[in-house]
Order: sequence, then structure tokens, then C-alpha cells
Amino acid sequence: MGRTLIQELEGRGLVAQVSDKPRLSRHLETGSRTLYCGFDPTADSLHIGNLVPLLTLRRFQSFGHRPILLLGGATGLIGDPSGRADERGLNENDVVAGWVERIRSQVEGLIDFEGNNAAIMTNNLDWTQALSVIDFLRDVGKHFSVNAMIQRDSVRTRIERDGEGISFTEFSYVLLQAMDYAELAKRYDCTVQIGGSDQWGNIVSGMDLVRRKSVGQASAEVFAMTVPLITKADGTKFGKTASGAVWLDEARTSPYSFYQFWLNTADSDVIHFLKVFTFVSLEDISDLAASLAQSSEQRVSQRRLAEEVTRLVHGAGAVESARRITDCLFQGELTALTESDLDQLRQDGMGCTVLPDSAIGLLTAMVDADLAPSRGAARKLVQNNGVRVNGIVQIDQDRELDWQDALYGNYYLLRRGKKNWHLLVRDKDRAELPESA
RNA sequence: GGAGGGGUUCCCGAGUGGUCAAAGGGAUCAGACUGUAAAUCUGACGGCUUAGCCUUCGAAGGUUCAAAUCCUUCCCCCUCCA
Repeated sequence: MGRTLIQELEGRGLVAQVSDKPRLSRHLETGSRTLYCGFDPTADSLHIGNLVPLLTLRRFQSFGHRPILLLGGATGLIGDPSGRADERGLNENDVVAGWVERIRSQVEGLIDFEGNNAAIMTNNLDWTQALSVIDFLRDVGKHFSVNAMIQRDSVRTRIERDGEGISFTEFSYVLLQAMDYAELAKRYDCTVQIGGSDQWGNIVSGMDLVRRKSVGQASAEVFAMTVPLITKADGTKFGKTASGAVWLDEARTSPYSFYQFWLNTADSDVIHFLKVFTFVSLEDISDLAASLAQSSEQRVSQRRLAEEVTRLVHGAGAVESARRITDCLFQGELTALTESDLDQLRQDGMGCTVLPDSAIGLLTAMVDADLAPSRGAARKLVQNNGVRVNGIVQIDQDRELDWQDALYGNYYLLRRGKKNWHLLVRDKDRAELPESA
């Protein structure tokens, strides 16, 4: 490939801000560098938004640089005020520590930890845990001007906002993140930090700190770069579905749902997303763009996107099963499904409820399956022809599902709307409902 | 401290005694059209044992046959003056 890394990143629309582009370019072309990106544990899983910087690390890696994945075991205990209108609640130490471990295992598959420029994973709790307040204030605090800090957008909006404030804790967040950069510069000769564009202020602060402390003399040459916030062409928020964020953890977002999320990408976004979320070459992407323009109804690009991203996050096997479910539900006849196919749907992550061997009202089943928030809502869905059982539109609200017409006597495929499915399975060993009345 | 304005169903926002489960918009969901897209159109959008009933308009009381609307107290927010 004839492109430089920066050209490649720009070609993919992955560069939002850079501290000094010409010098960074030269820096990256004249040797193998070390760069880092931090991820704060704010939940037990990362979501697809985090994929952007994460995959960008990997792009650096494929150009011969060494990525450091910094887990924010310490910063996660403090809370980043960037982009937040209100103060965060503090999470317990052991909770955050647990999240760090979950995220650690999640991230392991996405970056290469073997080979010449093997990635490094580290946790900022390592150098903050034992740090004394006095040392912190003298070594780090002294380099920060409060005058400058209160000018930062993330701080100022909080100070100026009536009824909100900012605690000293969150106000201090930037110092911790800046210290990370300095620490990694010292430990690993790290010279580039990347992050989401909302991290620009934090990253620049870190860069300044490194320079002020002039860690490792020569490496006063340090850089900052951010990747853009991903937006959709229609202006709605990226990465959300009806049921919330799209997570990397398969327990939160099943591989099938994950695959579906990408498969449903709008035409106007799919090329952009291919550039950002996959490693498909820019050349191949422009071929896909051509085919999109010609015969968009084929959705070749969407398929490719879904396959690529699902493979990255969940592996080839997950792509197989996601595609299998998709084909069954949207292409073929439901009645063509074999019993083992149905069983496979369960395995592959379709929502599934096991029921006792007795009849259940359709409306109740809809609610139990989480396909409707209430029986009233379920009733209205039926009135609007929005509910199907085994592919057949239901018009009777009082329909009882008594397994007479279940597939193979044991399965009902519930469907709400076009793409919300749930599998009901009969448990022959349980004859009665657990008593509740 | 003084003077005003305000808190309405997920969000914005109308509503000042019955015709109010509460206009309108947004978001969301479903239907039609399609390509499991976008746009558009239609419908739904507190709950239930649904031609009826129950719970909602910052909180608690009160007036009334009847209150989101009137009165009392309390909580919270905003603007201006000091």
C-alpha cells in the first residue's frame, strides 16, 4: 500500500484534530512509535462507539507502531466531566475493578498482543494507587493553572450552568489523565495519544504536562490526535437501538442483534461506516460504493459491513450463526425450519422463553417475551396487524397459544413488526404454571 | 434580603372549574410502500378483566356535585433588583 498512515486515516475520515499534522506525519514515518488510548470503565462492557479509537489503535499497529491500551482503573473511579452536563455518581472500587477485568478480556481479541510490535495493556491504577496526595500536588498539580482549567469547556459549562456545579473530584480529572500520558511517556516512550474528539482537551493537557516535565528529554516531541464522533446522515444518534446502546458484550447485545444492527445501516451511512469500522481496503470500499449506487437494493455493502464488524468482535462462528438466523427469518419459509434449526436459534442468541406445558394467552406471551411493555400495548399491536405467530398475522387478541399448532409441537415463533422476534419453547416436564395466585 | 415568573403524561410545550388521560410538535412503536433502507402517508402512544373502570398534571391537605385548573402549607427551579 502506497499510503502513509495519516493518509490512510484521513482517507477513512478518522482524523478529527491533530496537534501538529506535518510533524506527526514525519514522526510516524521515521520509526516505530508507541501510542496509547485510554478507556474508562463506566460499565461492564464497551459499546460500539468505543470501537472507533480501538480499531484506530489497530490501524496504527498494522503500520508498525506499538499500541498501549490503557484501562482507566483509576480515572474510572473519578469520572470524566467532558461532555457531561451533570456530576456523575461515584462507583465502588470493587465494581470498577470488576468492570476493568471485563473490558480487559473484551479488548484482548481486537488488538494484537503478539509479534514485534505487540500491544501492551496497562491500568492507570498501577501508578496512582500508591501515590500520595502531597506527591501528586507537587509533581502534577504544580504544572496546572487553575486559571486555564476553568476556561475549559467541560468545566466552564458546568460552572456556568445554574443548578449544577462541578465537584473538586471531577475538576481534577484532567490531572489524572495528563499524568497517564506522562507516565506512559516515561515508561514506554509513548509519544502519541489518541481518543474521541471529546477527549481533545484532556489529551492536550497531557501533552503539555509531558513537555513541561520534559520526560525523557528527546521525547519532548509528543502528539495528540482525536477521532471524530460518529454521526448518522439523518442526524439521529449513532449506536442506539430501541433497546439501548449496542454493546460489545454478547450477553448485553447478542451477536445476532449485533449483526442485525449493522445490516440495517442506512445507504447514506454504510460507506462511511465501512471506512471507520472495518479493515476493508479503501479500494474495495470504493468498489462497494459503486455497487451501492447501481443496485442498492442488493445491500451488498450492508452485508459486508455486518460480516466484517461481527467477525471482528464476535468471531467467524458468530457471523455464521447470525447469517443463518437472518436467512431463516427473512428469506425462507418459517415452516422450512427443521427442529434443530429452531434449537439453533436459541443457541445463536434469539430471545427465548421456556414455558410450562399449558396454554398461554397471546398477549401475556408478548409481554413475557418483552415484545410489548404491557398487555394493553400488546393488544393494540394485534389490532394494528403487528403480531405474527409462526409467520401468521394474528387478529384475535384473546388467542390462546396451546401448542396445538406449534412448530414440531414445541416452538412458537413470535414476531412483532418486521424484525423483532422471540422464540417460545414448551417444557414438557412442567405441566403447570408456578403458583402465583 | 426584596420583586416577579414557573414546576403538566419519555422530551418540548398548550391548557386557568366540568366537553381533559389532557392541544400541538418531537421521540418511540405498528401498518402501507420498499430493499429488514431513506423519504412519505396512516394509525397507536398511562394501566386494566377495554363500548367500562382505575391511576396521573412538583408534594400534602382543603373548597366543590365536579379541580391540572380555586384556597392553604411545603419542596424545587428561573429572571430582575440589592
